[in-house]
Order: sequence, then structure tokens, then C-alpha cells
Amino acid sequence: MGLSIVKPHVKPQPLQSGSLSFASTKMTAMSNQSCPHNQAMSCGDCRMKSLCLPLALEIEDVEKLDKIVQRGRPFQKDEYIYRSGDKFHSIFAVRSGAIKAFTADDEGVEQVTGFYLPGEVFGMDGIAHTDHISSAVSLETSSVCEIPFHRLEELSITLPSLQRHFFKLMSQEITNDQHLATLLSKNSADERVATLLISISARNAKRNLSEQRFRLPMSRADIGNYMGLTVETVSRVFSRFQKQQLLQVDKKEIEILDMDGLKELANI
Amino acid sequence: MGLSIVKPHVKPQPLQSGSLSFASTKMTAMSNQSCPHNQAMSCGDCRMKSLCLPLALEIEDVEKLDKIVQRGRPFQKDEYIYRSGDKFHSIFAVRSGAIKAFTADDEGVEQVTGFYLPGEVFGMDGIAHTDHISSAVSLETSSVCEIPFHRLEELSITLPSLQRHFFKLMSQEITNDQHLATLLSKNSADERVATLLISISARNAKRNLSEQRFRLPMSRADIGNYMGLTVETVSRVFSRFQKQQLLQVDKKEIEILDMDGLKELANI
DNA sequence: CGACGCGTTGAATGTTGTCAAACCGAGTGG
DNA sequence: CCACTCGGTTTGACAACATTCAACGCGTCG
Repeated sequence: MGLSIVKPHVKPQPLQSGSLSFASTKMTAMSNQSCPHNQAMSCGDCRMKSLCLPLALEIEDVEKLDKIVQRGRPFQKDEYIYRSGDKFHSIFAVRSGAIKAFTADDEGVEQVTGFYLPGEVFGMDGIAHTDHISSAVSLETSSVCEIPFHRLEELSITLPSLQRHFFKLMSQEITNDQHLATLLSKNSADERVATLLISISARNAKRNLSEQRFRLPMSRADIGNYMGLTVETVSRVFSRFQKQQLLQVDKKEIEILDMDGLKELANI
Repeated sequence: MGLSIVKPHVKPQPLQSGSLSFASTKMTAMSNQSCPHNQAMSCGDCRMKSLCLPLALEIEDVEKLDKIVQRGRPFQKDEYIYRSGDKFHSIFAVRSGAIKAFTADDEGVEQVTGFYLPGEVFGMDGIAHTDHISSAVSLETSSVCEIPFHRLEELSITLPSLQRHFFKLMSQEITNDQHLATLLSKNSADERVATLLISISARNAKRNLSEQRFRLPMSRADIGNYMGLTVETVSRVFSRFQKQQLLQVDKKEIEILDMDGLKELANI
């Protein structure tokens, strides 16, 4: 899910040796990896593998996982990956684009439960139920890997490191959600928005993108919904941040001018 | 906790939470199950097994699980089960009493992340990390089962239904946390408190305890912290509910007078 | 062009937090 | 036995922050 502001001392990002060293290498333009929406890409070749794959997996294990992963055509903006009420049978990993997960209460009022960026896994809340209890839509053209859950369960039995990895992924989702709850219960509008921006910035950095300049894939309404604020409040916070020289905002384009100031606001 | 300390002169002694309800079950007095804090109890004999064990487990499988479960002496009120920063090696199931899980931010301000009642599993947020990132304390005299996580992982490989069960447990925790986030982001103080009361009532019902009358194991401060409210607000809500004939409140003793009204408030 | 979605800004309202005081029961020590 | 403290809880008065309601700007698309 969303807010993963990893505190320094917890940060377990051991730049893995061996198999996935090429995460930082430059792609050649004509390589079949050049298009992030490419359906044919395998797990072993995926730029995101260091984010969504268990670091411990051997090459042949990655191939086994690869065999059960399904890659469909990209989703267009506003297309559903799954809907609340659909039968649950898969979890998903974002390969490109951005995904919004949300629930709807009895009156149909939407509640955004998370934004997922490339390398992140979503749909795990469906595991406890036979049906999905949330929906997921694409916020922009996105490609996702679909991982049939029963296949994953089977494979986890023969690949202990995969089992461990998925336990960890789910645990991470739990702590993320708890962070969100903490944020909502304790922090002001300014702090919430600052935290979201820092989170997105940090997640961009993990993908070797700029942490200063990026484009928000979601609307102000989505941000407000997620952070427990109204659109108006979100808009005001952006204006205020701009006035305080913390940000440069142009619609969805964000430039963080004062990272330290923003982090201070977000209590990092 | 509540059971041992029988207050000398309390008015309408409510059906006690947790342990006392034993009186109503068909246990023989000399059975080793008569004390809910009994260390010797096995999973197969545990009243909570239908809540915390995978229903699909065969008897011999339960015995295997039983072998890895550790049962220590009961925890007294305010005793820590684990502390933030402790090395993570186990998850826990509540057998009796009540547990509060919480994190602390850099300034040491507490944030309650959950209350756990008998039959419920906690500590799963530590799985993604090498250390616990939250703490857990006993709110009253409580006994817990400790399940070494690496043993559980091993066993999960030979018992697929156990693996599935723990995937589901974690997924359930995710959806719980998301519900909490939704509650915090969308609902008023009244709605939040009503929701908590309904939740506790329902969890009591699962354990065959009264859903109308129960004792809250946590303080007003804990409730407020958990629900993103101040103590004062929580107190006012209780007073208001009482004035509206929804509740009868006597300190921590709660009687729900108008279940439907309360559920309506909680949007159930 | 006009309608619409999205974002911004302003003014008024209100729920909740803050500060302060007091209560109550339990435990302690004179 | 009483006075005392202490933690947890309750209540009141006031202020603050976010919401609500309203209007407007801007770009896109029919």
C-alpha cells in the first residue's frame, strides 16, 4: 500500500549481490525492455524485480515463478484491475503506471486504501476472503503482473524463500496500513500531505527516478480521500507549501524545493 | 485483570469478559481446562482453537502445531509481551485476557495499533523486519501462546492448510487495519466509538460471551489514542451515548441498551 | 460555443482539541 | 480513622483547524 517511509535504522535494502545487479545498469534503447508496458517481459528481465521479487530466489526459482505470472495487455486510465465482489484468485504487482485501491461503503462512498507504484504488490487484502473486498483501478496507462494465488501457494511450498517473501510482503502491508492509521489519527493536514509527498518521492528514488521532481498520478480528490481530507483542504495545503517555498506545484507536476523542510513537517 | 479482583461492592456485576464465562460452559471442575490461564493447555483442548486455528487442520496436524507452541506463565497487567526494538522471532495468540499493541514515534508518543482478545493473533507486523517495530502489553492478567515464527514457516511447508491459514490471518489483519484507516479518515467521534463498541461486542459474541454486557479492558486514553480522539472527547461520547439511552456506562463496564441504534451510528 | 471535470480561493460554520478544574475510588501513611 | 496523593475520568469554556458552501478559473471535449 501507500505510505512507506522507511525509518533509517529499519531500512533493510541490502543491495543484493549476484543475480540482480543490473537494476542500475542503463538499458539500451532497442532492448525489449525499453517499453515499460511490454507484455513479453519476464521476471528475470524486469527492472522491478529487485522490488517485488524475493532477493534470495535463485535464477531457476525465478523462472518457476515466472511461469505462473500472467501478463496481460496494459490497462488504460480508469480501467479496473478487479472490482469489489469479484472472485478473488490473484494478487498483482505493478510493472508500470500507477494503481489506486479503494473500498466502497454501503452508500457507495469511496475510500482509497492505497496507491501502488511500479514494483509494488497489491490485492493481498482479498486473500482472507473468497471475493475481493476492494477494487483497483489504473490511474494511468499501467501494466501489471497477475499472480494466481493458488499457484503461488503451491509454489511457496516448494520454495521456502518465496513463502518467506510473501509473508514479509504482507507484513509490510500491515505496517504500512498501521502507519497510515497513525497518520490519520495524529497528524494535521499539512503533515499528512507532506508525508504522502515524501513517501512518493522515496518510492521514486527506489526506482532510480528523481526524488525532487515527479508527476502525481492521482487527483487531488484521491489524495484527499486517502488522507482523510477534503479536496479543498488538499488544495490549500499545496498552495501553502508553495507560498512557503517548500514546493513548486504545477497541476500534478511536483518539484520539491526544500526536502528537509518537507521531511521535518512529515516528522521524518 | 477483571476476574480475580472481585470488587467488594459493585452494583450489577456484569457478565465478566474473558475467563469468567467458563461458569456457563460444561467444564468439569477438575478439568485442567478450568483455568483460562492454564499453561498446560494444548491447542486441541483450547476453547479458542476455532478462532485461531485453521479449521482444516487434522487432529494430528494440530498436534504438530501444538508441539511448537510455547505457553509461559500469564502476563500481569502492564507487562510487556514484547517491546519495539526486540528481536522478532515469534507471533502470539491470546488465550485469555487482552493485549494492546502500539508503536511509538521518535518523540516517544504512543500510537495504539490494535487491541487483541482471546483467540486473536498479534505480532504479525514484525515479520517484515528483523526487530519488532511495535510493542505489546497486557491490559489485564493474560495468557498468550507464543509461536516461533521460523518453526511456523517450516511447519507451513509440510502443512499447506496451515500456510493458507496464516496467509489468511495476515490478510485479515490488513483488512482490519484498512477498516481502521477508513474509520479514522471518514467518521466522526460518535461513529468511531460506536464502531469500537460494536466490534468488541461482536468479538465477545464469537467467544460465546454476552454481546450486551462486557467490561472494556482498556482505558479511555487507550480508546482515544486508538480512535484518533482525545480522552475528553471519548468521555463526552460515552456521556452522550448514555444520555441518548444507547448505553449504560459504569466506568469500564458497558451495557448496550440499544444495539440497533448503536449499529446505525456505526454504519453497520 | 457551452458543458463539464478539476482545481483553486474565500467566508462562515462546526466538530474536536486544548486548557483548566473538579470528581471519584484506591491506596498510603500519619 | 482521616487526610493525603495519585491515576483515571468527567465536565466546562474557549480556540483552532478542517469542513461546508459558494464562486470562479482553466482546460478539454462534445
